[in-house]
Amino acid sequence: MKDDSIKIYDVANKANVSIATVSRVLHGSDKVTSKTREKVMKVIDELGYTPNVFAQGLGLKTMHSIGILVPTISDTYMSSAVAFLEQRLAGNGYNCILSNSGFELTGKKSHVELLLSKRVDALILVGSTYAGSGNSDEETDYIREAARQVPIFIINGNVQGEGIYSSVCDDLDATFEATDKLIKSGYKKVVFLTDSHSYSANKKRAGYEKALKENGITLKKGMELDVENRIHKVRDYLLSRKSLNADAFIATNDDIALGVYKYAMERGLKVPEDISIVGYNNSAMSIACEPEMTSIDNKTEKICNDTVDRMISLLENPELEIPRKITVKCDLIERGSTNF
Amino acid sequence: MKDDSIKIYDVANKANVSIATVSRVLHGSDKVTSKTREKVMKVIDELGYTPNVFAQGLGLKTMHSIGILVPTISDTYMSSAVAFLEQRLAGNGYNCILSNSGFELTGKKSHVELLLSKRVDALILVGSTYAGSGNSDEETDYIREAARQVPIFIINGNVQGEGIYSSVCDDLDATFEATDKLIKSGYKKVVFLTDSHSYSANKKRAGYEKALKENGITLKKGMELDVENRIHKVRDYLLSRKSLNADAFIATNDDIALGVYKYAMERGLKVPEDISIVGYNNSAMSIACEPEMTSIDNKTEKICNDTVDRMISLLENPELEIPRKITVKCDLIERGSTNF
DNA sequence: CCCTCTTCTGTAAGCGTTTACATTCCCCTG
DNA sequence: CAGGGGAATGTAAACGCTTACAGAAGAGGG
Repeated sequence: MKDDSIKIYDVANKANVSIATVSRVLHGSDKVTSKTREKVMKVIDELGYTPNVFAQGLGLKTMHSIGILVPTISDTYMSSAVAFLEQRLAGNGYNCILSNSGFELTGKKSHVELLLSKRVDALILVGSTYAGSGNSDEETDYIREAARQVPIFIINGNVQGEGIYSSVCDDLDATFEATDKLIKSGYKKVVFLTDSHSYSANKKRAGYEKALKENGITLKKGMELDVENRIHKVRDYLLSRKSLNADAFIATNDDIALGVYKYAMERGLKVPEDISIVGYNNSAMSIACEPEMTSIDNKTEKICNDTVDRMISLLENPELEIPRKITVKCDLIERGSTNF
Repeated sequence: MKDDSIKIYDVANKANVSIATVSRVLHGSDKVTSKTREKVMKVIDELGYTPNVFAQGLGLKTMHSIGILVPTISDTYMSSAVAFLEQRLAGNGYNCILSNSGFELTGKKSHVELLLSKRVDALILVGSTYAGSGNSDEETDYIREAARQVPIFIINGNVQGEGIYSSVCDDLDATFEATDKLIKSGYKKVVFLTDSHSYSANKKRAGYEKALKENGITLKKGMELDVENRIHKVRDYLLSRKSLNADAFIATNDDIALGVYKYAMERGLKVPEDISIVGYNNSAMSIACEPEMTSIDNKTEKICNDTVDRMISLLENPELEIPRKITVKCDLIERGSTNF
């Protein structure tokens, strides 16, 4: 709004050097006498000079900003991921342009385009990538397309391609272990609940099915249920099912799992005596209920930090080879909702 | 990364017009024949031209971006606010630079500076403003200082000054009503729980005290408690207090209120038979517990939308007078945790 | 003390737009 | 059909920085 109007010229003048020298000082170039450097620094300080990012952007072709795309920030998992990402990025001098794309493909596409038009240095896509789950080539395509412009980092999603990097947690393993543990503890009917067919959700499902198989249980109808991600919707849906004599539930997020609590309450079932419940994400939700919920910690912080670190290395040194994909192991956090 | 290298020149050449004309088309100037406009549009489309925002920024002195500062995005209230803000802003062609400042003043200051250096068009500060609560002139100062550069919009905070606008909900009223209702329903000892001395928190406290006063109750020690905003911390703190024979609690957010549930559970108190609980924010947390929580809906969506709308009017027309402060009424959402 | 080599500093040409101002083009009017 | 006026278009100067390249200043050797 108000123009500070202190430009590099003013600094140069007052310090009796050329603007080139000021610029060099600003960028920590080593071809400046320490004496000149100090002189310039002092003037910069006195004048309160801040370089104009637009002009810098024109010259450097970057503004050191990263686009973060989430389907919805008001989801506890997404918002914590964004928090971790932002923090790490800020620590490295990058700022975040946030975009709430929604779950629709068209929305995502247009938001990606918008971010690219802002000339971000890289894009981070958090969750909800259907691509790679085999049923949306269109999603794969637009991501690949975008990756021709800037490197893309996907968190808990998976798209292969030039310039595309991903960080995932080992959902399959985690779900396998949890399911296996339930079965081995004597549970007869473990039901799997999900609200999406995203890459992560599919891996979780695979882990669940693997556990059934290895324990000689055949998957029957009604053991894998598609629900809506709203506590009460889940409850109502479960209540509506006639013969749901499940004794354990494993859900792809904590909100869904909370729906099971509500269902249990309604049916008069005790947790964990009558039914056990395992949630996912180990979010704040998991300790809101009573008994507190056993949940799978998918290591959001670690994944986010690793992602940012790899990204920074790549940006600072494009020649560098960085791992295309990293996988982090989840933790099963045992609380009162299970009776292992 | 990869340079598209399609610039306005290319468009101009191919369309046989000057770059000025292309620029005019781009900005919807009316001084262009519709024929020329179409011709240019067509070429822009064919070439897939996207203007370089840095160059545009240099010329226009804006990149149409808004800085959003939150103390922590991983709080349900903050993240939902950011979601609403982002959505509304994106709908108006602005993008958001997000900054997680933490609660410390120094952090906030440096983040604000960073955002300003990015030449944002305006700043939105969400919650956690201690300024105006009388105990931090330093905070008032740096906000006023920043407001000399760009307009600042504060959500649920209050700082007066040139270029500073705020949107708040009527916390005092809401807390007054809830407390009053509890007292009138026969509760003898209503305890107020807070984790901060922010502007909002202070208003809530004032509403609580007003209700006590109007009902002829004198505020005694132990009726207003400062707690840490972590479910288990709240529980432990309450458990540690010897003679806390409260029969109702009113908390400044839902997480704190959940701590009361945990405390009740531990003490064997039934909700709402033995104690009533009122939360704040009407967040997802409020329906996670059992019985579900009565909570005060502070109208985040409305406040955010109003804020963005006022901001846009101001930015598009700086002469325009927009209200300095708007106040929105809260709703008391009654659920099972109270026995009014 | 002069010359060479190295290191530091300055000059000026971009970077890709916007936009004030100049110019051209049309369409009327007389 | 000349001339005037207004609308459409073009020209070129910003915008504020980075950086290749040129030039100056020191250091060191003969």
